This record gives sequence, structure tokens and C-alpha cells, in this order.
Amino acid sequence: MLEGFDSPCATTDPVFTAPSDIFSKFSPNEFSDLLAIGTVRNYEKGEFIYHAGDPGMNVHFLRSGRVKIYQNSTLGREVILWFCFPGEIFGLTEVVHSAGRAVNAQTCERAEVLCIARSQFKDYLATHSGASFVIMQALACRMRVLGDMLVNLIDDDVNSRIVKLMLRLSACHGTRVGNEVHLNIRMTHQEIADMVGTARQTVTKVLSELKLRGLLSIENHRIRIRSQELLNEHSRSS
Amino acid sequence: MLEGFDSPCATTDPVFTAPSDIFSKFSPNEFSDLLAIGTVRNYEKGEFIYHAGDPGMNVHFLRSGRVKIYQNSTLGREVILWFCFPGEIFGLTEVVHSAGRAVNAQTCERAEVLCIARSQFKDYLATHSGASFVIMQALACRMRVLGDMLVNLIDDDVNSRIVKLMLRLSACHGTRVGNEVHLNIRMTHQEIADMVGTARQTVTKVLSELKLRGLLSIENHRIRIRSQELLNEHSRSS
DNA sequence: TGCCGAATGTCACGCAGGCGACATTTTTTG
DNA sequence: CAAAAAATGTCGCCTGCGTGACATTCGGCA
Repeated sequence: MLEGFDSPCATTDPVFTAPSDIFSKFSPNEFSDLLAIGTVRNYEKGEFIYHAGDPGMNVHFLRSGRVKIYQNSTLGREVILWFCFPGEIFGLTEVVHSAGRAVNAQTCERAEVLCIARSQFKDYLATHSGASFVIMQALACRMRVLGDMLVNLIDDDVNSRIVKLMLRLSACHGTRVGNEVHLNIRMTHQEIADMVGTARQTVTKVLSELKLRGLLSIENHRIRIRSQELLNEHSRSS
Repeated sequence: MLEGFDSPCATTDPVFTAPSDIFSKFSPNEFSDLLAIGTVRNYEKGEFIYHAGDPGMNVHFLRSGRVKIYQNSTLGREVILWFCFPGEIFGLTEVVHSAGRAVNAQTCERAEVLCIARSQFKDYLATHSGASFVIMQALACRMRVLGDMLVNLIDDDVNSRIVKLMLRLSACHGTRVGNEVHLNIRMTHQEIADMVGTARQTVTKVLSELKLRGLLSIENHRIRIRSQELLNEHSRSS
């Protein structure tokens, strides 16, 4: 169920939340009916699928590639809310709720997206109640993560914010390899800084400290975590 | 549509998000069918409807009163994610998604709650697609607010975090009286501090400053805002 | 293969705001 | 209606981390 990553304590630790591969939870005809009403679009690396402020009349499903959902803040910061992986839905929030896009959706790499018009999607939901429920699950899952991020921002210091970010990402998007967890999300220090609300330099410092202590390593922008040790680390307050 | 509060620029300013009174958007028989499968429960002020960690097999609709949804953090902080007002749904996230409750739900005052079992609710959704959609809207709305809070935490200083909190609360739960907006949520400085991630003393200081400048006043723990001025205030970065 | 821009490291300085320690006021409760 | 508890004000010290200013390394493209 959780692709390659067995979350150690999903019930007690809200950090570990299942990924939201929706397709895999659809029944075959829920899936094919969805395909039937959608248009497939291809995007190059770095292209925008939509911008904040756009009207937002479509829902999207990611078929391949990776998409970054973020807001940009009053000065220059890209606050990344989450990454989308294949099988995930995005852009639903603003379609269902009226007012325009609140966030930007930009590809991290070449991507293939299934794009569905608001009205058609609404009809689809009305006639596929199972699918509705699955999608609610995905929303719920995301809410949970957002709540977590919030708590994290509110009462942890920079060090622990970074550690928990790593754990959160591992839980959603990591693959276990031996006793390591590999994240295949390419992230710059700047992006990490933007996610946890700190300065780029601080990220550099904290990360190299963690590397030094052998808690994680970085292989061309891809992070590898000795999950267990890092977990212990994060439960300490300091 | 928005009870008594005309949001000035809902499209561009994500701060202004409609409240989520679900009942008012239901059709009469969507409503009565819902009542039919639920049990009404009464709670005294300060009672818990559920705790973080509970299994979470019920969805709740608030009929009257006020409920505080929060997580408590590694040391003592109550991080309030949102308040629920009559007509709002809560506890959905954890029912739809498996693992237990991620948050606490505690009444702020005597409250009347419609409580619905997971399985019954699922059936209800399956047979009432209109209702499903309305509920998705509510979730979407909440996601948006959470996203906003996040950005806010990540790149604003304490002063502006507090100001924006006020604006956010006004937008969702304020009632316009003349050119003021009244919030009828009783909040202590400590609670405010917990919401924006700062120290109680800092809240005291910032708030008295705002009072001094005539941007807001406090009438027995209820906050009144000169909305327009405060809005201007918040667009400044300092 | 070599160039150039982007990403990473490292350092010292300064200050926003956390924290403790109070006095004072308001609210609750017996 | 008094006593206890909770909430609000006010202050000063001290530290976590933001900021600017670099040097260094990486990696994509001509």
C-alpha cells in the first residue's frame, strides 16, 4: 500500500502520512471514465501549469513527472506547500472553492498532466461516489500534513524544522533502500530554506552538521537519510 | 452569501476566505437526511469532543456553540488550527483518512453537535453527491486558510503575523458593525501567541500598540477592528 | 573541454524577540 | 464577597539566527 516505505508508527506519529496516489485507489472504470473526460498535456521542465491569480477552471492529475505547488510571498520567497508525484491530484482546491488560484504549480521536470474542466469534473464526482471519497481522502491527507507543518513552524527551532521536513518528505516520497531512505527530489538549499522559513546559509550549516554526524548524506542534490537515527534526533527538543 | 461581511477583494487577497457554513448550502432534503443519520450531543464549555490519538470514527457538524481545533506541541503549546462555528463540519479529515485523530476538538462554550458514524457518513456521501461537493468546498476553503497561515508564519515578523491573524479571523468569523468588524471569539493573549508562534508578552505588547494607534479595540476579550486601516497596515512589510 | 552562472560554504555583526521575573488587574469560585 | 486563580502589563537581559560579504565548487551548455 505504501510504496516501498513502511511507516513505523502511522497511528501515533502524524509525521508519517501515506502518499496520495489516487489512481492506484481507483477502480478500473473510475479510472477510464476519468481519462475519457480529460485532456493530456505535456510540460517541459520549469513550465507553469498555472499561476496564482489565474481563474482556475481545471483540475489536474499528474501522470508522470513532478510538480511543485507553492505560493510566493511578499518578498521573493517561494513558499513550497508540497510536491506532487505521479497519481496525485492538484488544483482541486481552487476549482471547488470559487476565487482564483491561490498557488503556483510549476513542473520540476518534464511532466504529463491530465487536465479536466471544472464542470466535467463536477459531473464526474456526482456519478462516481467512490472516486469522490478517494479524493476526499487525498485532501484530508494533505490537510494533515499542512497542520503538521504549521505546528512545526510554530514551536520548533530551525534545526528541528529542517529535520522534520526531511522526515515528512521521506514519509510521503521516500523509498527505503537498505536501512536508508532515499528522497528523489532535487532541492537546493534555497528551496529548503523557503519551506522551513529560514535563511539559505542556515540550511547550509544545519545540513553539513547533519552530514558530519552521519545522519544523512547528499548524492547530487538527492538526500539520503538514516531514518532511525534522525527520528531519535527529532524527538529531542534541542 | 457571506454573512454580514463583504470581503473587499476576495479574488486577489487570499486572506479573505468565506466561512464554511455548510448547512446553509445544503438543500432541504440533503439536510434532513443528514439529521436522520446523526445523533445530537451536548457539551459543556471546555469539554473535549475528541482528543488527538483517539481512533476517530465519527464526523461532526456543529449546530450551536463554538469549537476549537488544535494540536498540542512538544511542549505545552496549544497550536490552534481553526475555530468552528455553527454550520461547520469538523473531524472529517481523520475519518476519511484512516489513522487516528491528529488534533483535539474542544468546545469554547456550551455546544450542540451532530455526530455521525464513519460508515453511515460514507453511505450518505455516496447517495448525496451535491452534499459531497459542498463538503469538498469546505475542505478546500480550510486548506486555503492553512496555506495562508503557513506563508504568513514563514515570512512575516511577529507584528504582521498578529495583524494578519486578526484579518483572517475577521474574514471568516467577523460581523461588520458600522466601519468596524467585530470578532466574537474570546481569546486570551496566550492563545493568540500560540496561533502565531510567539511569546505571550509579545502579543500583549503588539496588541496595546495597535490599540494605541486606534486600529483596534478590545471589549471584554472580544476584538473590534477598524478593518480598512488594519488592512493598509498589513500590506506594509515593517 | 572550458566557461559562466548557479549552488554551496564560511564568517562576523547586529537585533528581533524569547524568556524570566515581577506588579496589577480581571475573572472565577467557594 | 473575599480569596484564589487567571489574565494582562512592563521591563531588561541574552541568544538564535537573519543579513551581508565573500571564496569555492558544481554542472549545464557553447
